[in-house]
Amino acid sequence: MTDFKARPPVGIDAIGASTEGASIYELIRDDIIEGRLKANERLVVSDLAQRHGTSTNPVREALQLLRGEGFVIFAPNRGARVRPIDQDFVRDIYEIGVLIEPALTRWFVSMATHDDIIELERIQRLIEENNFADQLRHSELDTAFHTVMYQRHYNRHAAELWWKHREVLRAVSRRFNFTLSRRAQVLRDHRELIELIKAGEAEKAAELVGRHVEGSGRHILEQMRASNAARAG
Amino acid sequence: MTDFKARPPVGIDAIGASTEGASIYELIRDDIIEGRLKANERLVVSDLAQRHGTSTNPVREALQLLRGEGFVIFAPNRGARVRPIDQDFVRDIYEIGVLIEPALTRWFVSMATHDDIIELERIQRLIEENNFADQLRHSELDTAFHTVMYQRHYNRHAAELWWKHREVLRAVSRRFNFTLSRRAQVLRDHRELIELIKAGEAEKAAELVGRHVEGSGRHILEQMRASNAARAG
DNA sequence: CCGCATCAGATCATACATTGTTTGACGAAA
DNA sequence: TTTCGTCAAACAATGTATGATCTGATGCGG
Repeated sequence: MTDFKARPPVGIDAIGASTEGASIYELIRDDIIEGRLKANERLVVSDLAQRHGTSTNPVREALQLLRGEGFVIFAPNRGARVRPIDQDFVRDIYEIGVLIEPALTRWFVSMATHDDIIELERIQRLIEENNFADQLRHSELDTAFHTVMYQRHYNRHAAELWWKHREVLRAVSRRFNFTLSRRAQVLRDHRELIELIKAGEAEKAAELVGRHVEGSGRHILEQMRASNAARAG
Repeated sequence: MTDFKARPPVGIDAIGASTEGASIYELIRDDIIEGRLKANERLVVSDLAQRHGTSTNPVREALQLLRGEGFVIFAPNRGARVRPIDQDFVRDIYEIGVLIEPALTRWFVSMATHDDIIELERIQRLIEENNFADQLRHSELDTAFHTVMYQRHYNRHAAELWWKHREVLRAVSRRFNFTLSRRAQVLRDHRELIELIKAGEAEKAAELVGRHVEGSGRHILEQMRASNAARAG
């Protein structure tokens, strides 16, 4: 069986170099996305260097890279801080997804091959088998599902943007559980989506994906809100 | 009179630090966007350091930042290259604009104040006075026009994305002249847009902006094509 | 065509200089 | 006593310099 790793799918590589094991960049980035580094936390170069057993030089470069990607904020002469991945951030991201993914979908429907359908159905079967038992696995399968649809899109920029956003949302949602209603909705959406793709209904598929992404975003936001309320209360 | 500088408008600052004169980052970035550094050209760290009279460290950091922003591509152990700002790149960018700007506009229409209208009309007057005589000035005014609409949007991420793309398109289009028909269209669009905003017609305004951006993108692409054909022919 | 020496340049490690920020002690004023 | 401004020391960002290592590219002889 294919493994669904959490890495840029073929043809999607925003940076231009990934390869090697765990670069400083990836380590810091994951720490941010996963929440191990807290919002607005100061990123002191020498500390990071020591913690990861490197010199300061690679750390400084990694931070600049993260700055360019928007995960880190710099203040002149005051160094870097973790960009808060808060509700606003998540909302911003998923709203952009609502705008972009339907367009990606529309194109995919017009280009989908028989093999694509087979693949989507295969993944969907795995999703249903797993049935959210292993949430991490669900997340990977779900990502794989959408990747099949977007990875060949001619607009590389849009596809990369989608992937970047996807990674953030995935990491955030990993902290939460799917509600029962959301589970049902996800399965329904996917099944309906496959049918629409088969039927070549590009416009309807696009609309459905828009609603799907919207629902997914709202779901995560609700969870964040609930979690924050619980912490505060 | 206010000056319309080509810098992030209030509240739009993708990076987190701008300030000082011309950082290495800005110099290299402009060289790329303006085409002084050619597509796929190798960016040798030591050369750049020497050319700009710095050590290698700041250069490497600038390159990483540019990598994060997508202007530079890294190959492991082979260093950096200029990401080609070619027709595909421009198309990708403006297509995303077609998706995002209408959404930004829709919100603006629902939030526009009387002062906003005044400001838009003032800028539009300046645009018409200038009437494309000074293209650079037109570009700045046009950017200012749209900035008024987008700068207060709650989705900072989307606004930053717009600004980043805008800068690229501006730089590319600076190489070309507006065709007469495009000039007329731009003026028409702006005038109609102001009317729609006044009337609170969010949906129609959004559609118009979509067409406006689409037209602008196509216009640039046509110019690039023509220019390439001329060079090849 | 293949294998190998050679070379340019990336990447990383140190060490250090300079400069701006932060902090907390100290003392004057209210 | 409390409040506030000043100031120095600690801290850390930023830039410079230099050397070690390793990779990929190039050109040559087999």
